[in-house]
Amino acid sequence: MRTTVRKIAEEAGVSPSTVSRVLSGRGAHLISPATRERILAIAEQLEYTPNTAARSLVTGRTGLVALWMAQIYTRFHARVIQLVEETLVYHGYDVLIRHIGFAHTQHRWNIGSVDGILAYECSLYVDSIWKRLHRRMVPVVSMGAYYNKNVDHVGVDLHTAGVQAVRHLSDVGCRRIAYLVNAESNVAGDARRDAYDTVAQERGLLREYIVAADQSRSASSDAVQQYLREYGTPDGIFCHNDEMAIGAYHGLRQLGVHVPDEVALVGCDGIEDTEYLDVPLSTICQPLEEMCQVGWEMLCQRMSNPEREVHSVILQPRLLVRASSMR
Amino acid sequence: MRTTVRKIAEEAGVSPSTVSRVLSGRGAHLISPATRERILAIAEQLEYTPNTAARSLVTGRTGLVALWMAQIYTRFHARVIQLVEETLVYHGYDVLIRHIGFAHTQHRWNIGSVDGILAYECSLYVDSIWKRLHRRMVPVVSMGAYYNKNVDHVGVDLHTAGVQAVRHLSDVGCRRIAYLVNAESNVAGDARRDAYDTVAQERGLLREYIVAADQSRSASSDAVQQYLREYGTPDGIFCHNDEMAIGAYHGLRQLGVHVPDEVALVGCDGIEDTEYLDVPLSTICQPLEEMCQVGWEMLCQRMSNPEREVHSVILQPRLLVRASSMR
DNA sequence: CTCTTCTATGCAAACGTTTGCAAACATTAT
DNA sequence: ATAATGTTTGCAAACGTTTGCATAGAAGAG
Repeated sequence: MRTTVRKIAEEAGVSPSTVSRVLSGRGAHLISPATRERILAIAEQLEYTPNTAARSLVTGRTGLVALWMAQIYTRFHARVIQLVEETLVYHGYDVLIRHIGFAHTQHRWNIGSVDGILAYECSLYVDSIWKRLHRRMVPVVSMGAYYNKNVDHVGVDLHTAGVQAVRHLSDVGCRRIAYLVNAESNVAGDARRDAYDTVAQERGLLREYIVAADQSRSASSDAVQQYLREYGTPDGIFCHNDEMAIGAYHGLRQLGVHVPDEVALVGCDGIEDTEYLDVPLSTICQPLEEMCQVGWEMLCQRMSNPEREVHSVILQPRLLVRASSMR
Repeated sequence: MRTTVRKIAEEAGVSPSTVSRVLSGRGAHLISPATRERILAIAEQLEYTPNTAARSLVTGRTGLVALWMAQIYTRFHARVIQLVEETLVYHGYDVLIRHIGFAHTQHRWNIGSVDGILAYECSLYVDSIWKRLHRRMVPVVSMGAYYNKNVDHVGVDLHTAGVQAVRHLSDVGCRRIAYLVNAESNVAGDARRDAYDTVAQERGLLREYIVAADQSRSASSDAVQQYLREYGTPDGIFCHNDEMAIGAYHGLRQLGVHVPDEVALVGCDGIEDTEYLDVPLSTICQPLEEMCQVGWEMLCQRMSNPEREVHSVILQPRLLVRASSMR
């Protein structure tokens, strides 16, 4: 039987109210120092821990924030989780993690009893999702891609960065630049594909898509190898993300194709792994810390003021040129 | 204002009890089909979601399981999180994630209101920790390393696997085998170090430790390079984990040392990355899926029977020999 | 010495759900 | 028709906390 407020009250010879005021912190200043100390001492000794269910029931808040993630797979995702966890725990919240997958796995999208949701790279553009969130008045901030003008959002301008990246490939002399993408996420409006298309048109290049089955390294490696055998060798590849870039690099090596002399490579995300290949990969670095920080602040705002108008913040990533695209 | 049981009861012309029995599922069989259907329809229409705080208050259970992790850093950790999440959600639980760090960051070790804890690679051997858990009667299963005979545990026999790995290095002709480890986790009883020591003695090899500042690739790379310059080149390195092995590989490349001809390399964990280096790394594959599965089952047992005697399950990993240790 | 003001504490209701027990009703057996 | 049995529902208490309002006592003002 766990220690309760009532128990402590009896022990200290005061009422539960007084104990609650001290222990919840909300009315501690109203209580005389002597009583407060006594209560704190007893609580400590009896190893009191508040019953959060009871507390939530009356306050209406749970102290829980959900972190929704479309995928939990790469080192990049681990970093997102770690950063979010750090931020939220620092501010007194617990983090409930949910791997919700993509738009077709909607059975996973049920909202629990949380004070707010940080949705990282989730398909909130799907009407049935955000409308339900909206009806329930659940504070939610969408992070990363998949912008929806009805939901608070902090993202990264991957279009601009993508344009820079593809132009960069062109600038170092590439004339056949392919875009490596996975079959699944080839949704309309993907910023990186748009960037690729834009520059391809701007520089009068033919568009070549290398489509991998999924975002894994092996699928990317396979796709690249098959593509080269079938269509010959492009001289540059812009990759949807770093995982796929590493896969591409691997595939090229398998074929004995030199990076960057024969094929220049640029990835996206800025994960640490790209630095530890024999030929370090150029990439677009995402400002993750900043994104978490801003995401949290927006969620706070929304939680304290549900009627607030919808905001959107777009951060600037930066192109990091390494050996894989230097000539 | 969210829909409550009372509201539905009024709407359906029945008592809250009846609604509760239908909606909680616990007494649905007692209710007449007609009433049940009517209640379900109304609940659906009014988008009822139970108030978990109220429910927890009376049932005493929260539907929450905490996942404690010492680190959230690598792709390996992402995989652990993903597997645990999948298992728990499948069984109707939500996952609360907590990055608790190592033994010295005890301020993070406060137990929330959860039904149980899965502690992955956490220093539960520290008395103050597990004793508190024990007093609070919180069901907890320790996963991975750091075995404590007072706590349920599912682990991997890294000693046996480590012995196999180091013997393997010896078998392919290595006479100077070093152990690459990080300074922090050099705790007494580390299975891999013990394995290394065992085989070193068995085969009459000198023990050589390469100590990196931490588990990062860069620290490992640096440590290896400095060690080689100072003490010459061993012909085999057994690495604490794959991250460090990748760092070591990188460091050797920097020095122009060939893997595996000059130095053979074996890591530990079985992360996907090891497959995608120019020289794929030998490693010890951990049976993660199985560990999650077993961990969950043990936690279930403990949750339903707190008095149960302490169990420990040790799974067998397997040594995967790749190019980095083939001669 | 009385009246006011302030400080410290207690009372009791409320939060939304579950559940043991009792009661109402329907059904069947005698 | 009555009793016995089985099915379906309602009543009311309980879970542990918080908080608006009231009150008792202390301190200060007149």
